[in-house]
Order: sequence, then structure tokens, then C-alpha cells
Amino acid sequence: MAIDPEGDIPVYVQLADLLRGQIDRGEIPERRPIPSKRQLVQEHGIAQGTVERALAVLKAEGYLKTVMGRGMYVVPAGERRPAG
Amino acid sequence: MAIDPEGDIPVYVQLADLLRGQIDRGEIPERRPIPSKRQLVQEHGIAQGTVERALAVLKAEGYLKTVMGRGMYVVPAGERRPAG
DNA sequence: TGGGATTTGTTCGTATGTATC
DNA sequence: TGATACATACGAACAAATCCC
Repeated sequence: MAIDPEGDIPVYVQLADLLRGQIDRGEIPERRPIPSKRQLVQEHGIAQGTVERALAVLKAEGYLKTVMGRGMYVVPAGERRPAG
Repeated sequence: MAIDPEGDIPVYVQLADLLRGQIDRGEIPERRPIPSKRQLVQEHGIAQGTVERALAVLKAEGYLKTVMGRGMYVVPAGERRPAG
């Protein structure tokens, strides 16, 4: 499923849902980095700020963890601690 | 205390801390709107996106609640439900 | 020791859409 | 209708951390 900029659902929510689904289905392995922001921007044709926002959602949910200068890593399901 | 763009703390965090402090001290009454985004942009000389980000933090913490077209309202302490 | 490439984090400026008053 | 206010999205730029040669 591709991102639909014309849809009723905000692009950043669509991207967050997309990545969350890929993680839940194991298409992105645990303890491995997701595609870089630059890649996500190019693949989906959206702005960096929008990607940032989607990733912020997944970080808040505990799905992702940042390793500076390296990437955003998938947190194993048993180790997720939603921020709040 | 004013926002310091040169400091080590990100501007959006400084603004979130500033507003949270004003709310905690009762300087912004509960069930009342905080200054509008436009006002915050002008008063602190920062960008709308940065203000957005600070407000997103306080919304996630349950301090603020949006009422479309009217403003961002302070949630009474006893009613705060952090998102997560 | 140094430099370049990659990646995340932050900030700014601007524009459009939608809702309220 | 017009003014105000929030939500979303785009484009651009720079800093810091990391990696590799």
C-alpha cells in the first residue's frame, strides 16, 4: 500500500501505520534499523518533517529507539515501553 | 525566563518547560486557553513548527487539549491522561 | 589523526485546509 | 463574510554523532 496524500488520513499517520504493520508482520526484523529518513523521504515522495512526525509516533509507542548517527532500531515486542 | 536559541536545550523543549511551569504555578488557569500559536511565535521569536512541537509534547503529557478553531486549553490536573 | 559520507535532531519559513467565532 | 486559530505538509539548512577509509 502506498501513501495517499489526497486521502482523509494524514500522511504522517499513514506512514506510521505502514511501518508499524511491517514491524508487526516481521518484515522489518527486531533489533535492526528501519530505512533511513532520507530513504523514506525518497521512497514515498514526502517531506522530511512528515517522516519525522511519523517516527515520533512510533518512538512514543515504544516501537522504535534512536541510535544517534546510526539509525532508528526496532524495539523487540517484549521490551516496548510507551512514553508518557 | 526567555527562550535561549543558543542553549544546549532544544528550543521546543525550553518552550514546553516554560509553559508547563506556568501551568503548574497557576499562571495559566485551568480550563482556559494558552496563548495562541501565532502569539507564541511572535513573543519568543521562534518558528511555528517549533511551537507546534512544544505543544505536541504538552498534549502528549495530557496538559493541553485542542479545541479546533478556538485554542489549546489547559486540562485540570485531576483530568490529565497522558497519551501512549 | 583527519576527512568524507551517512543518519538523526533541530530549526526556520511558507503554504494550504478546516473549524470556530 | 472575514478574522482568528489549529492541523498538516512542503522545502531548505545546519549541527552532532557515527562509520569508514
